[in-house]
Amino acid sequence: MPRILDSFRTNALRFSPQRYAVLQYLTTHPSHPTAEEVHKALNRNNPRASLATVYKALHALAQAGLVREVNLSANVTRFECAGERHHHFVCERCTRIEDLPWFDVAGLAVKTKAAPRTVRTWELVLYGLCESCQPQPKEKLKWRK
Amino acid sequence: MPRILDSFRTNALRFSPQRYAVLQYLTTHPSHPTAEEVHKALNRNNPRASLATVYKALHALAQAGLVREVNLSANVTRFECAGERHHHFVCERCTRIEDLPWFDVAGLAVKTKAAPRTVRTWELVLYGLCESCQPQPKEKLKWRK
DNA sequence: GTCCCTGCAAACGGTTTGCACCCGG
DNA sequence: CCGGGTGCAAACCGTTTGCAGGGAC
Repeated sequence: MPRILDSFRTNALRFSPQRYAVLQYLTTHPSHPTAEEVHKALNRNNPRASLATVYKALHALAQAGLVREVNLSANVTRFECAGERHHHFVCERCTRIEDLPWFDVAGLAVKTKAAPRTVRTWELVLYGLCESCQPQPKEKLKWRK
Repeated sequence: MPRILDSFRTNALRFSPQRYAVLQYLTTHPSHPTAEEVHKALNRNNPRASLATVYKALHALAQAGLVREVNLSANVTRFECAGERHHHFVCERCTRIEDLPWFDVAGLAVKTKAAPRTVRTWELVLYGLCESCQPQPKEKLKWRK
């Protein structure tokens, strides 16, 4: 994936196999994993990386703007690739976190309501049931596509 | 404050001086304090409450629906009285957290964009500069009210 | 030689828990 | 006597840090 290698070059971030592996894992797993999860996943294959190194890599990548921290539930930080801005959807049943397209929330008269404060950015998190956790319509139509 | 006493009665929550003090502190300090802050504040006056008790009280109050946890920054949980729903504004300079009126964000075509998920609720957090952290217009008009 | 990345283990800090004590009913 | 709130201290757990070792340049 030359794309990933490029991001090291263009972001003044030293390359290392561990950092590469962490970034690659995040790009291929858009599931907002925790540092622990990244650590476990990396140690199944190569290269290995200690938990401390995973943390350091994640912070270095975040510093370089390649990775974003996601703090939804207290007590644990999750990570994602810093692609386009988006919102998050949290399924209250399976706890999965999904990305939603970016809405211009603050354009919606919100800025005026927030006055006299100055709004620079915002975060919107929706809570509900994801597609596969929808309550099933009893029986009928079950086989209808 | 009979109002607060009432909430114990109507929420199937046992009264205790410590719980009362915690709840009272939250009602009179809408600054989203941490457990630590509540603890320190209580131990200046009476009744005292150990940190463990403050945590237990906060959780009991949250369970009863009288208090809400606010998780904005990772690594620390803040608490507020569970009054009307509202959004939060975080000042990026003084880190103050302010309440904003509730917007029907998800009514605005957002629900359709989130489909096929079902949206139950949402949280909107705005980031920027609060009123007293606004950049001052250089010199002029400084004394104009 | 210099820079800095890695890995280990210890430290850290917010939060939770186990347990003895105690108070009200 | 019982239920359960309190306080202390220890445990917990995600995260950070100090430090020795080592690889790239």
